[in-house]
Amino acid sequence: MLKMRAAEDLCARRGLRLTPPRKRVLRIVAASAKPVKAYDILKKMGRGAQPPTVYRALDFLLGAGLLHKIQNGAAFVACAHPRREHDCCLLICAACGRCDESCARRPDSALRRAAGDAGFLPQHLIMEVTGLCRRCRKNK
Amino acid sequence: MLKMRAAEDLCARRGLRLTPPRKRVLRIVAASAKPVKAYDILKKMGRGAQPPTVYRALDFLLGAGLLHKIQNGAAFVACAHPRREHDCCLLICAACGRCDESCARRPDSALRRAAGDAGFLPQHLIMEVTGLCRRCRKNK
DNA sequence: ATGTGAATGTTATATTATAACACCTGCAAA
DNA sequence: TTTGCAGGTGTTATAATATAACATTCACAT
Repeated sequence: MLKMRAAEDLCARRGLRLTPPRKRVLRIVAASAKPVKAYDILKKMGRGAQPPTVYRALDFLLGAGLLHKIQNGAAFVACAHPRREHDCCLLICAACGRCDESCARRPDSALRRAAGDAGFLPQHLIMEVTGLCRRCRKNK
Repeated sequence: MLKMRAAEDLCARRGLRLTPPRKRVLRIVAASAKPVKAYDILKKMGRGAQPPTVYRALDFLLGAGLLHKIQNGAAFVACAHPRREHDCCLLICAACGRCDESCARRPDSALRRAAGDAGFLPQHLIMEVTGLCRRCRKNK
């Protein structure tokens, strides 16, 4: 469970501005037992908040490494171990919708843990690496 | 590059029906150098095709293992090596949008290849495992 | 020929995300 | 001081992605 205090410290150390709307969004995500969707956050924001407010805050929090985005269903979970860089494997239960996090320096160990750890029964695996292909590195 | 012939054989062997709309969708995806979005497929379908037609065909083709869905941007690529079961790592270029496929039995080797292989410079890594958590397995 | 289930067509709508522009606020350079 | 500027926010509108619901058709076994 992410502590707001840890998030504040992390932003302060990096010169990132954890502004009021950003903090509100982080609180909402961190307080949820399950991944939260953008429009669920929007509802909980009140005060006639609009989608861009939520999406901007989410972009910031993802960039700061304070959240993870679940691609398979477009929801967000607070990162249990915020760090600048870390590969992360999310274990998403198809039945209850809860989501655990399994981190490791080497991706393969994360995936092996995913398979055997915690009694989790894997059904569908997503691995995507975004980056620059050889051609685009040359053309840079 | 996926051959239509291979897809037809595969469906025949498994008793799956590669019907005309499904075949048209597969053709469109297989013919593209880059991942294709659902509504791009829709445009290329002509004849006043509607979204459900495309999405149903995509669901079928994904289930048959003939396509991959790119979660990060919601697009689709034809699978280069259609098999019943296989973990797959997609290498998506952030610059040109092209997508290569790196398959392996053991996920970790796929990821290691992703990092070093083909001159690809990884920037963002997504790993998601969907399945049943321990609690839900017990409650099954 | 006919019932059945799978697939498709069709209309409408839900869900997720972004574009575009106005305004504000803190802060640094002139 | 004030002037400019960049980052952040508010606001309106709309784009892009996906599904619900129901009618219809088709292949095929009985």
